[in-house]
Amino acid sequence: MMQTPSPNHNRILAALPAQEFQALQAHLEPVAMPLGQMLYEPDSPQRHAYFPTTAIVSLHYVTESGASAETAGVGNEGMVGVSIFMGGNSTSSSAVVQTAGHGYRMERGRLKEEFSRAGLLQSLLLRYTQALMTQMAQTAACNRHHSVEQQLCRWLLLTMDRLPGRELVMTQELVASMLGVRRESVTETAGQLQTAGYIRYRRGHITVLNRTGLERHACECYGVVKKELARLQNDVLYRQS
Amino acid sequence: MMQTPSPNHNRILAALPAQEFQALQAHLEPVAMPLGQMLYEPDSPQRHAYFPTTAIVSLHYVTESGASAETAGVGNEGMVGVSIFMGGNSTSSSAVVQTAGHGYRMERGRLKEEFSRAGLLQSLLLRYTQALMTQMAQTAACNRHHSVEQQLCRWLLLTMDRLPGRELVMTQELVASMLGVRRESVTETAGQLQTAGYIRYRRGHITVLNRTGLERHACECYGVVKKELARLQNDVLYRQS
DNA sequence: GCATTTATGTGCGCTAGCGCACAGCGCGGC
DNA sequence: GCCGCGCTGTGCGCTAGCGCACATAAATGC
Repeated sequence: MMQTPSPNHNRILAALPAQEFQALQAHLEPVAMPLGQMLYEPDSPQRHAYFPTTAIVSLHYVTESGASAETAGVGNEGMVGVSIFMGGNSTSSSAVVQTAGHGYRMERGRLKEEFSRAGLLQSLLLRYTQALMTQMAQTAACNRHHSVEQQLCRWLLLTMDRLPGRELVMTQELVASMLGVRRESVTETAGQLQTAGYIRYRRGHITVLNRTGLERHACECYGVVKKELARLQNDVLYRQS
Repeated sequence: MMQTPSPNHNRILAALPAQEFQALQAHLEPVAMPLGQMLYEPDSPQRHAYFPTTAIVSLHYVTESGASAETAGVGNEGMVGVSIFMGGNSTSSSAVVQTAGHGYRMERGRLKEEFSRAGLLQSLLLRYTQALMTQMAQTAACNRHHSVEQQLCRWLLLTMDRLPGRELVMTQELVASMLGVRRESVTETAGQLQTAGYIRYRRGHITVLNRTGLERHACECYGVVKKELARLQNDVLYRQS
């Protein structure tokens, strides 16, 4: 884990005008986010919001029987803890660091205050929250109708989009728990993707060799989520109407 | 379809203090919401928000291959069109009337204006939006891990909670498209539930005879969503902090 | 360099749910 | 009151993905 990156590696923070950004900076505390760290437990009060810079966080739900499924992922495009300003202060999902890295956190009360100023930050946060909803809705449909192969491709692409390089540090076991499928299903599917030359992997590392190939095998969900994230982020400066 | 019910049959509107409610009323237009009406098409601008009183609306996504799945339902506890104030103005899902009834609608611009007053309405809308997210996240996990029987029970219960009586006017074909499963799977499962004495049905009508029985066969998802809806609605008057 | 831990590979039987085909029957319209 | 459309019932073969049981191999610590 290297040097802490600057706050404006987070795209929400980076989208703020200089002045607003400066004001906020005093309240942003840099944090290391190690693999597996649980930021929120289900139904527990959320005391900080997190703005990842290099880390990736997974929002996921664990069923009573112990099965789990990711409902959305958050990287430097977003923020973890929307329920703080949405008003619930907790969620039934948990938030876990899926890829180690860094981020910044802000105290709950401070965020609510900043949010209530109704400035650009509020706009950005609300829009991002909508993008999060798109991800969840898409995940629901995807879980219903698409094959493990399609979903694995989708998930790899979405995750790679949040990382600088081409390599992902992640065991198949962990990937399986994200997708909510068996580890063996991931092994088998990843094997096929490797044979096809789209990825290469070794114990705990996955490297993407051919994005286009993955895109062809991914379901539409990848495109929908990506497009929606882009739309909601680019629009914000122009169309305040 | 009977007489239009008053706006305060919608629980968001009803939660407003008299004064705020009065002010809003001028901008609420009563509308009939017939079965099958499409309120929003995917990716199209949403010109009105809808506050159902007796109708139920289904938010659902249709895949490229034509398969569909509900991601959340909206009855008189909520509102359709959150993307208006969230800032996106459209979603990748569509909104369709699933149970005929009435509601009120408000023009997009007006809603944005009212939202930006940062009063109780804003609070209520944001909290409701969070409840919607809970529903979507839960649907995602449910689609992954629970059986058609569990899901049908969950869905019946959630739908009944939004209706006055014990009867639901709905074909199995339609139920199937909500759950994103085959019509035949619904026929079979409903048959079992009828044999068990939990429901009775005839062509296009389903009557719940034994809620407790359904609850026993439903997955946890029903309880989670219901509890979260209640929590976010009851809290609002007390804990503004 | 060896032992231990942890990740990955593979095989197999099993089941839920799908896709398709078609039979029957209820209800609304005329 | 009866016709026909559109629900509902049923059967059957098929497949994706599961659960379980091991075998093997790669990193890690000492």
